[in-house]
Amino acid sequence: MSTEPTRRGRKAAKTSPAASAAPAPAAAPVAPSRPPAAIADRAGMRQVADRAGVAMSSVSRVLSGHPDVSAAMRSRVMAAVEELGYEPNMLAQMLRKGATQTIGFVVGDISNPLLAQIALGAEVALRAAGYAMLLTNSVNQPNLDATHIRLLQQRRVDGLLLSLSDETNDQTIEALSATPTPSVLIDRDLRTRTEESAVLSDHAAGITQAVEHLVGLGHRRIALIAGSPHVRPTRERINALEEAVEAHPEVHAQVRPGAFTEVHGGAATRELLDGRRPPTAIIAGGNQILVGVLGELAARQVRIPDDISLVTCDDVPLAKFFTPTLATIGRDPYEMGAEAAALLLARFGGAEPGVITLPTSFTGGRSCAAPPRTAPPAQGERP
Amino acid sequence: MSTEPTRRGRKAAKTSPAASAAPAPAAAPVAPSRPPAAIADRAGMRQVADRAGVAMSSVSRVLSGHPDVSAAMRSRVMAAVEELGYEPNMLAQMLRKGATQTIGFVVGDISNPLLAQIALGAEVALRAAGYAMLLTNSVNQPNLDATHIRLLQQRRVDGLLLSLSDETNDQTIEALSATPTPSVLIDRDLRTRTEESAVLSDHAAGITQAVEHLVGLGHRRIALIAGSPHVRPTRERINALEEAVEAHPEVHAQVRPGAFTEVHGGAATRELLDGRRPPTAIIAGGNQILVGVLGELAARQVRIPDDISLVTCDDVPLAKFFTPTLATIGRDPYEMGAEAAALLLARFGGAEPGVITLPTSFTGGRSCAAPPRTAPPAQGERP
DNA sequence: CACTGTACTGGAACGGATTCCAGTACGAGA
DNA sequence: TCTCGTACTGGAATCCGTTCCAGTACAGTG
Repeated sequence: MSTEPTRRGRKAAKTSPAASAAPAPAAAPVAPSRPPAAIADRAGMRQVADRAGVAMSSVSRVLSGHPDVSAAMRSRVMAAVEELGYEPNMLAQMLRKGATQTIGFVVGDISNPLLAQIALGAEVALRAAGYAMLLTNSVNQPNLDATHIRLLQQRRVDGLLLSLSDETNDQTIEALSATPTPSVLIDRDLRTRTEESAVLSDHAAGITQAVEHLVGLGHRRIALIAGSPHVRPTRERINALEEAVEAHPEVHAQVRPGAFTEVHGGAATRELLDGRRPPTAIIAGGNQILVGVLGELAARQVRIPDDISLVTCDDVPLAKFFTPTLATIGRDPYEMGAEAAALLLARFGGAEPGVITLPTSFTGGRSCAAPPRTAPPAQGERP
Repeated sequence: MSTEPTRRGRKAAKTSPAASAAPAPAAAPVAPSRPPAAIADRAGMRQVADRAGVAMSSVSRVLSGHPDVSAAMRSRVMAAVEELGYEPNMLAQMLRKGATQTIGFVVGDISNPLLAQIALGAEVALRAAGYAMLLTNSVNQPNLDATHIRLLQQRRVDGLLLSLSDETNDQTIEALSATPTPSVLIDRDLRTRTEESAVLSDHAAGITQAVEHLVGLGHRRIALIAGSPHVRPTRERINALEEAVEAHPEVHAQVRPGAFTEVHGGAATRELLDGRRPPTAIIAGGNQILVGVLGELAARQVRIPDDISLVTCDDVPLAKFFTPTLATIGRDPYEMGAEAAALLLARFGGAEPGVITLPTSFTGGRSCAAPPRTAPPAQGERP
């Protein structure tokens, strides 16, 4: 807190208060905001038509590239358009055409770098196709998902990109059922529905590779601290871990789903280390969770990888300079966004809902090593 | 690349192909999409009026809470609304009222965590006030700023939040001048204009504190690797550094503006370390730059803080577990977003453009220590 | 009882474009 | 020369609410 927030008004732009004769055409006497529309009296298609001495329908045809237009007509209209600096009112077009060229993105929290990159990939691809993106953050409150779906629906978006906070929420399912627009799920799976397209990550592959790596190093007790059990990535990771250890009967797996938060990461770590069979390797299921895990490990002075090995999910840029370098199960979120956009655009083009699965891959790092000879000291027991 | 991307269609939802008698009311013979509008023939206000046996204007009054409505009228209308599941078409409302309840956010790159948090803060505040947020990424191409301002203008947004890629771009200034809607600059300063509100960070305070700290530790050669010279944060930081060292004639400051990229961070570090008077402390002006700096330092096996001290700007969550802990000039991006939203809402309420400055603060860390007795070896000279 | 005011309601214009339909004009073929 | 087709154009309906204006009915007052 170095500096107090400062509020100060700027001097108004106008220099002369109110005296100078306004060149505005016949301003209404005192009416403050009588005609609510026509903010800056921009020219409409009507004015263009009058100016060119043609019908509005002809102006519309010229502007929309209709074939039945003579060269003479085209040039007259274009001249009038130039002179008046006419720009069509998209609102009117939307109303008439019933399409807004807008899609809604429902996301838990855009400040999550993973989701931000997905949003970027999607926005760039959609904009290239002439669509704009409306963003809503559910701040990980499941009922807000439904609220936002309805809200975007009222705004008549043409499609929806959904990174839901909770796949099992009834309100969400209901809101989705009531939605006539095509939607794409982003790493989510609504088992009860098939109307939605989806972009998925192959979490199983990454987890399997990580487990094999850890087992190869000699680990026999592996824990996964996962996020919310109500979303696909968590389920997939848990399933994958359990399947992977089935192939190694000597390996014991523990799973701690909860939430994608630092708090859960810390709490689960504490629980695991204080437990009867503390793991020799932890897989952290997300950025925030990782922060919590690291915090708890640091507090206990548990060394990585000497005392415990660590793998994390979903890369963050700084991770590569972390000491020791973090073994990571990564994926390409930008591409996920781009693919989600492509899937949506395909639906606009008449395609059926589709599902696409993108790879994940495990990258080793110094944070993984052979487990210590003796289990790490289960210090920090409650008194 | 563990897994190939997989594309597979889902089975269509409908089980019976086309035989079953559609319960749809009097479907047009074969017409694929004749009436473009009325996607799902939802009831309009007209239908509600007919059903209730009243005029549309009365329905409108009831729904908009107009005072001149009898209780009888209200209940009749509400009943009809319920029965038909009527929802007003926001598009028509927007067109008529000339307000879209939508604001546009022009941002360089939403995947930058700083900007993502700003976006989150802004979106939450705006949504609470009934506004939706349209997001565009300029991917740090200055001309796209202008393009997007115009694009959002065409969509008739009520206001603009601007994190411009380049304050000096003529097209951007021009686009802004042609814009009738209120705008808020986010840590940007358009010296030629006073029409915009702005949320600023007090970068000077943070830099000054950092410099004092470094000088106190004994540093005499301090470098700032900054981002694009065309945005306010860079200018402010450079100015602050130069002013801060003026108070200490024995201190030599070097400045390397460039871009907010990892590449620039690395290149500038190389340049500085290979220079005649390599710095004993570096201030990295942003996340990406930091990554480049760290990369170069690691490549040269320059130790932090033994060989060189390091300060970074703009916190990232993982930074606190970085070894050594990073000294940071931080600020609260979420609040910046929230304040930007507040400033915009204030303008909608009739207020004049305003400027608010939020604090930054320096937090020390293990990455800063006394400079080495001898200047760090200027190894790595080009052959 | 007549008059004025109040409380409410209906009708219609409006916002700004799209698109169907009907028409005009002109060239070509019979 | 008449007819038909083609190429183009204008008019009007439409999308769906909002809001101004005029009007009705009834209560209150002189």
